[in-house]
Amino acid sequence: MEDTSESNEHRLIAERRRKLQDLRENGQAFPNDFRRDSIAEELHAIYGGRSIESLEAEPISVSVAGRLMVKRVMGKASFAKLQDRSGRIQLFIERDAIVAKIYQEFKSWDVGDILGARGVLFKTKTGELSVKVDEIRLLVKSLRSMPEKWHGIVNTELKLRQRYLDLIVDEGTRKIFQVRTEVIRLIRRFLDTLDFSEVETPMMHAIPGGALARPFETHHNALDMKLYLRIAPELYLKRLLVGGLERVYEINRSFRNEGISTQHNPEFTMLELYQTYADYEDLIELTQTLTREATKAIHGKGLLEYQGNQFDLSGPFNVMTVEDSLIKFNSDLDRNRLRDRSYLSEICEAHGVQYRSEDGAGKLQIKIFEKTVEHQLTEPVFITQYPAEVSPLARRNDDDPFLADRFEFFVAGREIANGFSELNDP
RNA sequence: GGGGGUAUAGCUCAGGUGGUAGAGCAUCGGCCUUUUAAGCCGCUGGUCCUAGGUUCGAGUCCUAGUGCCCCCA
Repeated sequence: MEDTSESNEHRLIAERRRKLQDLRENGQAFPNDFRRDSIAEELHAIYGGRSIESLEAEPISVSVAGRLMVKRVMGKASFAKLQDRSGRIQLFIERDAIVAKIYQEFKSWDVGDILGARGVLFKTKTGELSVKVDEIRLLVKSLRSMPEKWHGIVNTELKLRQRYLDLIVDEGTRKIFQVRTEVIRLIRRFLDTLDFSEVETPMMHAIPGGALARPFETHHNALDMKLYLRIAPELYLKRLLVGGLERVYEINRSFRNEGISTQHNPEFTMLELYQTYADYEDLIELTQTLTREATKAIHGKGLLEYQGNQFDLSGPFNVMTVEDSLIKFNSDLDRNRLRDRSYLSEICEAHGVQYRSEDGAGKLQIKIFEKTVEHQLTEPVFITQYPAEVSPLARRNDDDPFLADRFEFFVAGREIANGFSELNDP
């Protein structure tokens, strides 16, 4: 992928290396003494509303820095746009307002380079807040050309493998990172108020447990011992409850050595939390509150837009049992035979669902649920009362031993959360 | 695992019926003092994914392989 050998190096990169060589010969090619005092979004927020006249009457000097994303040279004057972590700010560079030699050099700089500039705020005739530059410097030379400005990165694989590039050119991707940060911050704050302790538990396990998945293997040399990357933090978190912490959570990676796709990463982050003197209904309440508060804090309202659809996450959300949901989305099913294994196996056949001879009624129920119900659960909903057969660590329902006291939370046809009352009888 | 699609300039893409490869962006040279995918003129730039095959002749047709995308189990 990386092709840096001199003979094969493309002429575009060679051209930029030549420019870099010039920089080296004429002084410091990678200065680190430039300091800025403003970022783009701040400037737009504070001064975006000012009139052309008021900016003229009271000149505001600023220094900004960022990656050069747009460059339009028009003879004796040019426009450029710098992108920093907050957004973009336009520069207006007049040849006769800066050192003539610098203007010549500016014309050779490339989109992708990182610049620093000082000047005075003004507005263009179209009303765009810009910096009229009186000093500008090249801080970092970019050697590779940026992705096409109009289309960005189209190839999904490149997009995901070269995140740093996608972050440069796709504002949506940048936004996702920012929202992720904010969500995690909010989760921590929320759980803090409930007096949970955030902990970190071992990631290398002698026996991988807490879930059903194939683990990654590794080896500890000093102990000469095979270890596994954890597939879930569950077992260690529970031990902390035994130790008396009572309320703990962990936000961290787990590793599963299975299929890989844009939806399934072999290493993924999840939140697990454990609370004593509570059951799955308390967890439903907690999940609901957390979802509502996080959505409100980030979007300023309970509504969330995702893939073109609006979701109301202000709650309270519907609660439905697995069996009720099966009936709701399969009007032809006979409620009285939902635990009849031979009946369920016929339904599986009818829907082309594969099953094994050792699968019991509970397992078949869930297979039918996954095939016919799950993708239709677009509105937020808690599905409860899972068959005990598919809920190995969950406590059985006191009144109905076929069921476990467990729930899963669905939005947009996808499972968002899974929780249950723990087995507490060893 | 099964089915479908796709692979052409650095990037994004065109290339009826087979006849020596094109555009936009970027690069390079020139012009341009309010641009918004800036504009105008000019020049560069290609192992048409790989390997076979059919043909006088293959980017195009056939076979196999590989990468990627989508759908299904």
